Amino acid sequence: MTERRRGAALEKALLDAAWAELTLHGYAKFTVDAVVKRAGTSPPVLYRRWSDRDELVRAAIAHTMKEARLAIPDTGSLREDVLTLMREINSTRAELATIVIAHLAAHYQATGIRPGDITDPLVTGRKEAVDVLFARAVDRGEIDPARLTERIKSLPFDLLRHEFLTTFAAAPDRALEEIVDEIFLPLLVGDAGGGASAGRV
Amino acid sequence: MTERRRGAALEKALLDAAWAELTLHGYAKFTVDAVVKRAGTSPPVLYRRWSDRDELVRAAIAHTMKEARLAIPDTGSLREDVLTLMREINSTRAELATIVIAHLAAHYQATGIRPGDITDPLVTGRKEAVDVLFARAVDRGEIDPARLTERIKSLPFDLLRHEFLTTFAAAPDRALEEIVDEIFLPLLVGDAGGGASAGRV
DNA sequence: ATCGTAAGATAGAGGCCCTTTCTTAAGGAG
DNA sequence: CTCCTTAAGAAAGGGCCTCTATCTTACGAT
Repeated sequence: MTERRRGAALEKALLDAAWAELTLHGYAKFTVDAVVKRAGTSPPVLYRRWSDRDELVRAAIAHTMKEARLAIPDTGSLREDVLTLMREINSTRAELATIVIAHLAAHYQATGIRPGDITDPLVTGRKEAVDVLFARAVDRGEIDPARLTERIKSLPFDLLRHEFLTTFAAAPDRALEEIVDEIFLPLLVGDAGGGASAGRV
Repeated sequence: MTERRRGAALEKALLDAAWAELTLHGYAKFTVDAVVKRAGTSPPVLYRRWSDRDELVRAAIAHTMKEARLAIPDTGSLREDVLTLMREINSTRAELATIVIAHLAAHYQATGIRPGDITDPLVTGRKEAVDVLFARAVDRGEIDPARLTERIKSLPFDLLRHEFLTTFAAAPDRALEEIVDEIFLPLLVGDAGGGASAGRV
């Protein structure tokens, strides 16, 4: 150990190491010892900060989420706003979703914590900010606010999350477009039976 | 041990014990030793059948799935068929989904197996059989087959699965009705903006 | 009755989680 | 500059869990 790190720098090194181990070997094979070795430190250093393996995992997840905040797009059309946001989410969140669900599902009986309890950061980082997309679309006269139920608002992101949770990977772009053009937009802006071209904004 | 079980009876006792431990304590706290004790046997008996903890988990999942096959409803209307099936799935599959996702997500990096690879048994047991619901609706003239994309066919079950995977529990019946009346049926049979009453078949 | 096989019992090795103890480096105060 | 405090780094070890080896015993078939 050539140089001792202290405080926040050391903590970041530990969390980055933990994340690397989670993504490389998966939740099942994640070991505290591997994190310690990767971070070039010793066990008490880690346990001074997190009481056990699970708390370390949760801290690594939270740390990674914080480092990957999403911007809210403003493209001038609802379709493009939603697709852009979905593409952003798609390119950064599949891995995170896999690890989060692995941890929460394994501990649900003990903790009662569900993905839905943290689902906003899982997908978008800010629910209120997504509402901005819809407000803008209403202002532009693109959609009728009467059609805008909570379930429909969350629909594209629910389906994207479903993709993550059933494939553990980013979805093909074609799938994002199907979700928006075949399901989401027809529900909001047109005769639902029109198909993709009628649904195009 | 007053009476020795042999063969299939012993194997069923082991698998039932494994399932009981998974549902009671969750995937994270599941131990082979607890299964052995619950089944009233010894470790080599278990390891003669399954090479390790993970294989035992998978066998318990498969055993439980086999014991909970779903019937395909035939109510005379698509709405009732889909709702009935969703209610059946809802009442029997949330727990199974939680355990399956816990195992698969934790091992994804090592195995590459995703829920989608076994998603049919997870939800319905038989994809072709669900297609029968839609064929009947087309025969009855309820829906236009041109509207019936693969993604729309799977939509209610995808959204139900999404409920399971974000709550680890059965969904409220209200949610099932919202999925069908607010999203699924408007896409298939009417002007999507009509709301629940217009969507009712 | 005997024989073969699987069930049941038990001890133990290795790995992992977590804790205790000790040494050492680094930062801050005087 | 020195001294003190605190956290980092090192290492040993206990307990639990997974899994294996070994032995005894029960049960079914012949």
